[in-house]
Amino acid sequence: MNKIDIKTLAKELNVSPATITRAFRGYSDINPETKERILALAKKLNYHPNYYASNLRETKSKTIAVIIPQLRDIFFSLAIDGLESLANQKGYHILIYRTENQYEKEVSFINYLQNGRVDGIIMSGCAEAQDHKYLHQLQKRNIPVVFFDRIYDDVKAPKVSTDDYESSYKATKLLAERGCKKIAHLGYKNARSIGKTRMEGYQDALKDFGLPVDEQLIINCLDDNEQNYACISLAIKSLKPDGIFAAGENLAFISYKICHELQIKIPDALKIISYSSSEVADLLNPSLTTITQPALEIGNKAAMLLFQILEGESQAVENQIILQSELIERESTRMR
Amino acid sequence: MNKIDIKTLAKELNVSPATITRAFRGYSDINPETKERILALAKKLNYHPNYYASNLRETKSKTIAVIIPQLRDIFFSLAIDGLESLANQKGYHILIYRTENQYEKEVSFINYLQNGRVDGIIMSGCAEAQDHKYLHQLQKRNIPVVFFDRIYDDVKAPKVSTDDYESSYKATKLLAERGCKKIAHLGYKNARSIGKTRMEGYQDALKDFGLPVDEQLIINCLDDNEQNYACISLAIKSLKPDGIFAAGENLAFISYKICHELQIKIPDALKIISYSSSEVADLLNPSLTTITQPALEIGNKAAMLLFQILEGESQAVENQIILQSELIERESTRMR
DNA sequence: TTGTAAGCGTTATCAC
DNA sequence: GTGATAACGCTTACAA
Repeated sequence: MNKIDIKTLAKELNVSPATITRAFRGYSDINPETKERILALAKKLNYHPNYYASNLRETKSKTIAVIIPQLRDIFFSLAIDGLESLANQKGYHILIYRTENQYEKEVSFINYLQNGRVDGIIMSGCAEAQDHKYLHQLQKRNIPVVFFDRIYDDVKAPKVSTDDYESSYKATKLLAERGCKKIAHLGYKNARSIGKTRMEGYQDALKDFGLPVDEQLIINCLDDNEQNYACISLAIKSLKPDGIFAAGENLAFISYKICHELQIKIPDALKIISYSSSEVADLLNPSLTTITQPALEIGNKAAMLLFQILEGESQAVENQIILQSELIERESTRMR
Repeated sequence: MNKIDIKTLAKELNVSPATITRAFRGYSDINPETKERILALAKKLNYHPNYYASNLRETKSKTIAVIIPQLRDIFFSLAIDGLESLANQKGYHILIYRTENQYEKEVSFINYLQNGRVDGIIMSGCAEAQDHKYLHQLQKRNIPVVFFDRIYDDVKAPKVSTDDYESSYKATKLLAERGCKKIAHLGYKNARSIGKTRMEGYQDALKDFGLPVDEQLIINCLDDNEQNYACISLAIKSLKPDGIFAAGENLAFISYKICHELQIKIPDALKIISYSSSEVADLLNPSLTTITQPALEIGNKAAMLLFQILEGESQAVENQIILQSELIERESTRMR
């Protein structure tokens, strides 16, 4: 019940606090028997070295922060799963921060983390278009940052991303090859870096296949399912696209629902392809053609890069890892 | 670049460290002008009070640990989203620990957390059948624990769960009412509390509808999709159930896939109902009848209970919140 | 192999 | 309103 600290434990055993430390940290300059005695009593009394006191001395926290827009997005869940498993192996702990795509939250998290609470940060940004000086402050403090997926081009840091331009190009190309003439793009509004790149791949493919780039067909979506439903529904009704390229699986799921309600046949009347990390793509009616990012691996590699820096291989700062996404064609883009 | 601490800042401004503290903690016994000077220079020099030093003094970390089996399970992602939003409001930070349903990991996380690193713990257990004395140790240290969803009945702590028995009963009843005579149950093997309760609701409903309880029809699943695929597939082929009640959406998704491959028509030849938190249930082919748990709210309530304790309303320890799940009937259980 | 003692950077208590 | 000072509980030189 009463808190027991290193000194009382030391007194109890007639050794010095330093020796207790030696036992707990696995140092070699200690008599094995002493060590055993110490650990035995510690276990019995349920003594554990105080985390905050240790860290204050060591100035290493073995903790990293992960900043992401949303957890409920399966892509991010998977990325964190991948990242956590490596972190856990390495003895690191993970703090989670959710920005909900709000720039102010991102800034405030980063500012907070200047207090030395974490050894490093892994993040997926939500504010490409904004000023990033709050991040430069961090770097001055020697707190390394690694980006994944939603990266900031103007910040010098290791980054893990996927071949967004190429995949988007391929996705749009596939729709064109399957006969679509009026291909809509459902993207996310906030000018995030990946939003831009996905858009470019889409537009370039349109041009290469002699299809006009119609601004109307580019639908800016938000994080609100209801609102997205309304605006995608409106777009489908009024513009009658025969192909949809969605930048996120939720947008595809919503499109499915709308088609079902409007009795628009997929893929006959409308073909759909979407970025997706979810295993259910295969189970939808019809099964959904996807571009699937290696989410687990992205998280894993991001953690790897961060640990490289933390372990002193500082050239890693220059690292840019670009992983391949996979285009998996299913029924939603089949020709009849 | 060079680290700046409270003393150097104090020297710079010709005040004492104590006054700096007063400025940063918003204490009233400080001249507003002095405060302004301090905060201004602090901002300029990018000074932030060291987190570990503060905590060592205060013995409050404003941090909670969340221990869950998996992050990629949408139910847990949602629960954490719900929990994080309240935590964030209250100024708390969240450490995530993933057990992957391994008892040893759960024990080791809990033991680790005895070091005073967090003010409290919110967890969903993975080892109902095992010994829980490691948790009692925690409680001696006055680190409160709140359970959600996968609760341990033998541990005295606040708990948030859903009406698992009733929902399972209702689910099984629905299948019986829709004419199923041979209802299989896909459940999770590790005898978790909710696993047991779901099972009981299933068995009691069978009895009440005059259907035999056949052990063979109770399929024990694991966390491995591949293996589950194999054993569910085998069960469907050999036992030919006409109804399936799945304890988790993954198991339902897998069943869909198997039916598709075996050309078994849902719901004509086989009706399916499943626990699910995913929004895609509605988009499957056919749409999936679900029992949907209020995941966000579960997380939110769990956090609420923990904060009540941390804020001194200790009677909260007795709290047991049971939330209602919703049965949403869709096409996968329709009669033809 | 072990002990002593000086910090780590804060904050609380008490003076002034 | 402000400053000196003693903790908080640990780790690490250095000495023995």
